[in-house]
Amino acid sequence: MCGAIYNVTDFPLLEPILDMAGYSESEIEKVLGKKECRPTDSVLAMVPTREGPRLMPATWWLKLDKRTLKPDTRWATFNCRSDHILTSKLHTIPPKSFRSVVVANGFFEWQPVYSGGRLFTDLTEAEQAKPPKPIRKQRYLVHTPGQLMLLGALCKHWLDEAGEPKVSTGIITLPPHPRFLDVHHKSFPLVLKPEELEDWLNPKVEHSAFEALFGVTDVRVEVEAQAVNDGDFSALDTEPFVLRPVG
DNA sequence: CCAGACGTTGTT
DNA sequence: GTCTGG
DNA sequence: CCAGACGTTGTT
DNA sequence: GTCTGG
Repeated sequence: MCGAIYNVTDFPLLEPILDMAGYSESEIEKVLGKKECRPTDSVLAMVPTREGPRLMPATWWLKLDKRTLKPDTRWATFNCRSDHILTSKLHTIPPKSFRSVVVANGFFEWQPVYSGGRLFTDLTEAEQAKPPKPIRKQRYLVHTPGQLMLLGALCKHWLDEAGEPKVSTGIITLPPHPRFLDVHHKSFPLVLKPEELEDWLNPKVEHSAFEALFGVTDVRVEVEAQAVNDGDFSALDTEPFVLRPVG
C-alpha cells in the first residue's frame, strides 16, 4: 500500500511558511525537493508536540534503529495495519507511537496486469488467493483532486546524539476497499477529514476513540484513481475512477 | 526462567 | 518496555 | 512498496 | 532471479 507518496512540492507558500517556522534550507529541501517520496524518505507530516500539532519533515519508516536513527529495515514499518494499532507492541515500546497525519498531494500504486490483460477481479477465486506474476504494472495516482490528502498515520519521537528531535512515521492501512481491488487488493489507507484532525492530533485522546475508523472499508472522503505515466505523472488517456463515500 | 521478537506486502 | 515461545 | 544492483583490487 | 537501498 502506498508504494510512493505524491509530495506537495508545488503547494503555494509552503516553503516560506516552513522557512518562517524556523526550518533550515536543507530541512525544507529534504521534504519539498522531491515530487515522489519512497519509504525511508522524508515526508511532510503533522505531528503532536508539547506545543501542539506541528507540520514537519518525518522519516517515512516508523521503526528506527535507536542508536543510528536510521530506518530499521528488518521490519516493514512504512505501513501500520489498523487492526494492530490497539494491540501491537511496536506501538507501546519506547518511543511509543502517537497519531499523526502525512500531508500529500496523493499516493501512487502499481496496478498488476495479469496475462490476457486481466485485472485482479478478473482472476478466478483460486488465482486471487495466490495471484500469478503480473505481466506488467501500471502506475496509478490516487488523490483528492484540488485538495491535500490527509493520510492517517502513527509517528514516533526520537532524540539524536545532539539532542535534536527527529520524527518517524508510518501510514495506517485499512482492509481493502471493494472498488479498489483492481489497483491494490490488500489494503487501503485511512484518509482523514479536516474536521477530524483536532481530535486525531490530540495525544490526550486515546487510540481506542478511533476504533470505529479502523475497520471501515467504505471510503469516507471522495478519492480519484487515475492511470498515469511513470515519467511526469501525467494522466493516461483512460477514464479515472472515483471512490465516493456512501450516503 | 531467558531469548527473541517487535512488520507488511506480495509471492511459486 | 513487554509479550511470546521454548 | 519499487528501482536498481548484482564485483574486486588498488588507489589520491 | 533475488537481494539491497531508499
